[in-house]
Amino acid sequence: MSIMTIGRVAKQVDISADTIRLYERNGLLEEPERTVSGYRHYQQEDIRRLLFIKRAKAMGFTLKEIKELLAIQRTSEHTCDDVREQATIKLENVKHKIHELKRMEEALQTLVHCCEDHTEDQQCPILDALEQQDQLEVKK
Amino acid sequence: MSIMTIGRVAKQVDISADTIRLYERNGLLEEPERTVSGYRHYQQEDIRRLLFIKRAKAMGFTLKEIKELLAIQRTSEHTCDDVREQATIKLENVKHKIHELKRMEEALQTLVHCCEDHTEDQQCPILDALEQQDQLEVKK
DNA sequence: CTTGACCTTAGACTATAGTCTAAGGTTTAT
DNA sequence: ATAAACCTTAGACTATAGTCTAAGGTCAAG
Repeated sequence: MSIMTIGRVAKQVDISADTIRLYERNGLLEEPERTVSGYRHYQQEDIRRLLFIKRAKAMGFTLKEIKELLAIQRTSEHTCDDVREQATIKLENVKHKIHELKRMEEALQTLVHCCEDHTEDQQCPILDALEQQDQLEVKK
Repeated sequence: MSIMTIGRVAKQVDISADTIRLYERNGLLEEPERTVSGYRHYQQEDIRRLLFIKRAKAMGFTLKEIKELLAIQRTSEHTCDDVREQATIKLENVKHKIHELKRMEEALQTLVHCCEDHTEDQQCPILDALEQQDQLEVKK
């Protein structure tokens, strides 16, 4: 046969065949072509999509959000203005996440350092390390 | 009364009372003191913890991971080496997320720009914008 | 002193994102 | 040609993270 069956794709991207079918049902992946016997037959494009989904999930996006991110490229139904608008919204979202993560990064770095030059009863509190930012967050 | 009841805390941090009780059951929040009648009675520390949980969730951490992050500060049971080790592990995790998000940011920025100076049949593909990195990701 | 807004618990219910099973058809290798 | 390793569907099952309901107790205001 030597076509890209679901099992081979699953192995290649390290996502179970069940999950790949789920993504198809949920509209994250287009329905692939089928062989005469009904086997799904994938293209290189599908591999890329699956890797994208995997990474986006690790970044904390829901399947629904990932579907929206992937939809931005389907420009046949969208005007360029739509695409720019959607991309801008998602971009703000991503920038906010980066900002929050950088605060977390700083807090953790503080923890690592505070433990390096520790004094007897220092508490290394992650909450304290983040408190300044919490206040800003609440105000906004 | 004028104590910090669950409802007041819920309103202040915009997390439902049910969810706050859930976090307590799951060990993300310590069991608060109770009034004689059994009402939960919160401290400022709990507010900070809840805001931390909320932000960490938005960053894509699971409750289990957040519990681990919060546990880093409970230094009474951990040596300074434990804390530094845990913080370092989480720090790597956070750095990786930031890295991935920056790639997503670039891809979205590319989409916004590609639409600004669009030519007739340009596809603005988010997958293409990320492909270079995808390749690197696959290799590693 | 009662009405409404709050609190308590336990347990049922929901959505999301899978994962597993059953019953059957296909492909590959020996 | 038959066993192992795939594939198909439908539907059941799981974990996570809530959300809702019921039945009852408490608190503050008029």
